[in-house]
Amino acid sequence: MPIRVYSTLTRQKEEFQTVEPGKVSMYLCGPTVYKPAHIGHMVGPVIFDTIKRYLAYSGYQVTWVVNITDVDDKLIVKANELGTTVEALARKMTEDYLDNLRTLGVDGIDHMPYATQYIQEMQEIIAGLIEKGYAYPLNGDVYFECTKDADYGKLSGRNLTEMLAGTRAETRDGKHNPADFALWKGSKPGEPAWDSPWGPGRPGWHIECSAMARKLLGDTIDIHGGGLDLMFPHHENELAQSESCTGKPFARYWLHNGLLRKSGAGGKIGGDHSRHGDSADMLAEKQAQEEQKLAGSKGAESVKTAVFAKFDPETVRFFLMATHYRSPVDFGDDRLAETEKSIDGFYRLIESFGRATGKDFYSLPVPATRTESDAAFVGWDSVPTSAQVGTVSQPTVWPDYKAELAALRIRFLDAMDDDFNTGAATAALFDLRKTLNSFITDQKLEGEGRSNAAAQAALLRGVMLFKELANILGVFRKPLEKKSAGRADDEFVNSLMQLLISLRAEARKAKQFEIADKVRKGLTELKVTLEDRPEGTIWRRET
RNA sequence: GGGGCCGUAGCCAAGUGGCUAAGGCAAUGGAUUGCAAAUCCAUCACGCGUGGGUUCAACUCCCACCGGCCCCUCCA
Repeated sequence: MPIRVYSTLTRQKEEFQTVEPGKVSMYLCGPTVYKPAHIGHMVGPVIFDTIKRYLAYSGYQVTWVVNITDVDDKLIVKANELGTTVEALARKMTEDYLDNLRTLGVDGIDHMPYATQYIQEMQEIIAGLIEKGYAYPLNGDVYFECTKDADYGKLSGRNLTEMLAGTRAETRDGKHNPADFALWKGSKPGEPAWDSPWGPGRPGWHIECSAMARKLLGDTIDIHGGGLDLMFPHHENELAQSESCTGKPFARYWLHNGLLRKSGAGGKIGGDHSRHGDSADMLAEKQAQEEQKLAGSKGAESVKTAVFAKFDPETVRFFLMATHYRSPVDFGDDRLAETEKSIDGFYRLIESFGRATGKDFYSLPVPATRTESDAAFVGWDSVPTSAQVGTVSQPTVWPDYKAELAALRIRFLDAMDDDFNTGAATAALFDLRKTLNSFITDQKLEGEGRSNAAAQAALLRGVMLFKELANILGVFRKPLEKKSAGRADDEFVNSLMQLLISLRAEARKAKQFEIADKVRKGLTELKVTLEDRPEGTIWRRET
């Protein structure tokens, strides 16, 4: 099954074909680093990290670029306010951003270019656009002339003449028409500035992406991504600049992720809420919100304090994977808490697997590509591969179990092939969990079945498949910190627990259930759960 | 006003022009357990916002309406 992706440009799913066979170039618009990252900033990177993982798994060599905007009006304002330099502020906020990405397991970014390091390349594009008649200098600024670009508006579905008809042509600033946007902005005294043929200044918002994408990935990139809010004007303008400059398609596929909304609060995270057609009231309100935002008391909290302080990053990532990337998503503590509950069983499975085989799930190897994975399946007692499902005769030992594994694997991969449908893919993961649990139970792998080496091997293979698929989504890569069976940060606590458990075991042996239950109830109040298993009692802390 | 999206069980959420409308949370019954926990099995939308239309057939396509959301403003 070929990979299909939904492109904003055509508003439909298309078969994925890259410029260069076997290679994928991917560009994601990164943050303007003027304040600590909030959870909304993490969505794009997590999604595109997963996309990269899947493309790499599918055999592509992927190059992924995420830019850092380190020069911008907001940055200048904020730096002034804090009495620091734009450079220092940008560096600090970039570190915060990267730190959060690491926490969420986003590790596939190949290049993180800073806008200020590509001034030269931006100026080359601007000069080229002026030369070709797509742009004009004006009082130290340079503007892109939208009307010169025949298909301007094609990405966001806008019609330029209608747009212009809708606005009163207030070209008070001398722009040829209101839709024209700045490629280069002349600087005022005290602002960061670079020399240019049009006088000292700094780049406009959109030009950096055109320049960096071109420099690092070429004239035509395969995938261009970003939040839905960037579709217009940012991506529309990027596209217009780049294609006018090179005469080639800028990106083959435009992928836009849905925005996060604050659960129950209405409105997206980190946004303003003013409407169009501002009345005086609304302007006042808008201004008030701006002030609150600057004071740091309004808008989204940083991801660290708002999210990671309460929830494990693994939970956050799974939550993001459980819905479709193009849909808007309500985000809040209640939702995360539910995700926590729903993935609990996976950690039980992982622990159960450890008891059954004595192996550590987290250090199991995973195949790097689908081809390798196919080979692994062929090598293991003839579980059918994707091409063989339904046609190959099943082995005599646990045919149902093995057939289920193979079918679930295909279900997962088919879902990913279909525009990276991680929501449907996670459903396959849940079913896989059930299959594995059943196998452990049926084969009594935590009890007498432990001596059954063949069954153990079969379980191992199934769990490896689980790990392989989870790894594509970037989930279950490490244990939940607050909630692991039979472990505590403190050796002292461990010893106490063992003491309690052995005392209780004696009571149970003597049928003194009142005492035994008293111990368990007391522990429950301390958020500790005991599980009496045939092989012994285990304990777990609840969050 | 212009551009676009969404409305699937108590909640979250995939999906499809025609087979039993994924999965999770919650709930109920059962197996198991000294009792629990965990796990497994079963049940849980005759219907996919409302009303029309197209079609042999629509929840899936079209239209209208209701409700919610996003963008049009250097927000990921």
